[in-house]
Amino acid sequence: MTKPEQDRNISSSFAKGLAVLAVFDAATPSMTLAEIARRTRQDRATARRGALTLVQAGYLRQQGRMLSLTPRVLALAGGFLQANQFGRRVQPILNQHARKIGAEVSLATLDQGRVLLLAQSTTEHGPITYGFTAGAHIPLVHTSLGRMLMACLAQEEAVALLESADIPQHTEQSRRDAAEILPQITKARSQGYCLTDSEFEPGIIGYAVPVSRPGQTPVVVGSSAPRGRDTGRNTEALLQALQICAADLRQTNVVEDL
Amino acid sequence: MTKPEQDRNISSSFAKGLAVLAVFDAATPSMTLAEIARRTRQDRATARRGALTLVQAGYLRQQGRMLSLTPRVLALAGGFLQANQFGRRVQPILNQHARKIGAEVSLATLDQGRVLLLAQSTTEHGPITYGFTAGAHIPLVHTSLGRMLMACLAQEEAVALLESADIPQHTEQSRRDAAEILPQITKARSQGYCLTDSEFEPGIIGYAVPVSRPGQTPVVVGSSAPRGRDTGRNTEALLQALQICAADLRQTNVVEDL
DNA sequence: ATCATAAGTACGAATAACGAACCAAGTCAA
DNA sequence: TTGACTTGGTTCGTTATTCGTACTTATGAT
Repeated sequence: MTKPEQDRNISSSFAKGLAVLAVFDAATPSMTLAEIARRTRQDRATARRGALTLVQAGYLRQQGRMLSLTPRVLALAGGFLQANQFGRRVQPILNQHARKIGAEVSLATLDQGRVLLLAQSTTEHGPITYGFTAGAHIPLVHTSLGRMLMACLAQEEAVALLESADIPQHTEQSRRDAAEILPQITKARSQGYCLTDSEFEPGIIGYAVPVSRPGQTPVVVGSSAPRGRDTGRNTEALLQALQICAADLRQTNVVEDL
Repeated sequence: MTKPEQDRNISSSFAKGLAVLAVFDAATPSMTLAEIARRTRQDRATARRGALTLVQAGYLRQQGRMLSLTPRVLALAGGFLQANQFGRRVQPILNQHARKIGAEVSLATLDQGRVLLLAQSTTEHGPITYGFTAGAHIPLVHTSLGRMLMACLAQEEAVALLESADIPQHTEQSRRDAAEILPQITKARSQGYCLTDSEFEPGIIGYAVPVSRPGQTPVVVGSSAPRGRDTGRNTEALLQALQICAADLRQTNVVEDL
């Protein structure tokens, strides 16, 4: 009577359940029922039904009062990874260049205004930086990957995204003002690469170059390395290597479709 | 009127929606609505609601009449991977041993009666075998990983699983009779490793050893290599290397909890 | 002990999902 | 071409399902 009936094509209970599954991120890998309810802003009873359904479906496990993800969630991602030939085509390229560069190489895209790590080189030696893996979300405004991704958008989209993003302060050097950051994005777009210095981790310089072509959904590849005394020379070489890596990735056509 | 009266704690629409998301696997990375409905055995209208909800939530994308997964599904798995420190602790171990062995190393567990690849070494050189990645399902009865996993179960569970599994014929050498396969599983359990020869890919020998301790949820690590003329000697070395790899993985305690 | 928080149960009301029936637009074979 | 078939989309009455309040039962900390 009162309610403008919402889209009959959308299953609201399903959407709520998905929200339950999505709250399990790296920061909170296991939660209690009440915590889920709070974070999804659902009624406790509703969250409970969603969680129990996920348990029954095998995506969550319940030990005591804690709920946590099961390996089965990997199967959901597996379809995407295999369909896009990540194992066969993307990963080798990332590894190859990571080895040449001597640092980890990451492939990332935008996902609901956050940086989503699509793949990451796995070097046997070399510094293991942060324990990021495919599927991880990383900061948007203070990483070279994030800024380069925003630079892949049209200027007005980038502005909107930047303004809606919150700007934490990871380090002393983290720029806090959007007005300071926006020029960096514009610069990145015009010069075709992005550098950040110590804004996410002190002493670490981030490098990123675009992979996607203009108009496509943004995909970038990047790396990071501690600032050394011959940083100037290295920067050139590193960016060039990343550009080649990006070109190789473009050739695989796996980034064509998002 | 009648008695639907199923568990009030389970949200059936949510479960149906999850089923829609789960049908997207490596074999069928993009499907039409009708196809989804057929494979999930849901009414077309029901499947449509589920799919559209997934589109709105950003997990599916619709191009023309085809629906396919978006990278966002990676975010679901990302929580699991980060929580268990796969990037930091598991992957380096797999890579290190893969390099030593000279072949890919895979970590796998059981998921609803199928073999689920948890992680896989990414070698820069060396043979890139099948394009398997984390989250992929691989055959159960004709791979060393699968048989070793079944060997990790109690005998009666293994028997039940084997009997419920279908037995395709990948190669000429694929054993087709459960009565033939069961002894192989028993043998694997008693000797602590499993070998398969050309039952999945002709000329390829599969090796697997357990990682999980008895009673835990089964986790195994394995590798594969083409049969050469010095296979006999290599088998020894390879199994030993895998055992060490398994021991290293046990020490990380990441497989404790599945 | 008390207080606070979490989890489980129950149930009537409200509604959201179901699926049949139908239409329009492709698609393919004859 | 025609005609049979498939697919996607829409509508709509029925009813099963979900919602959320309220109550009760753990668990745990002070």
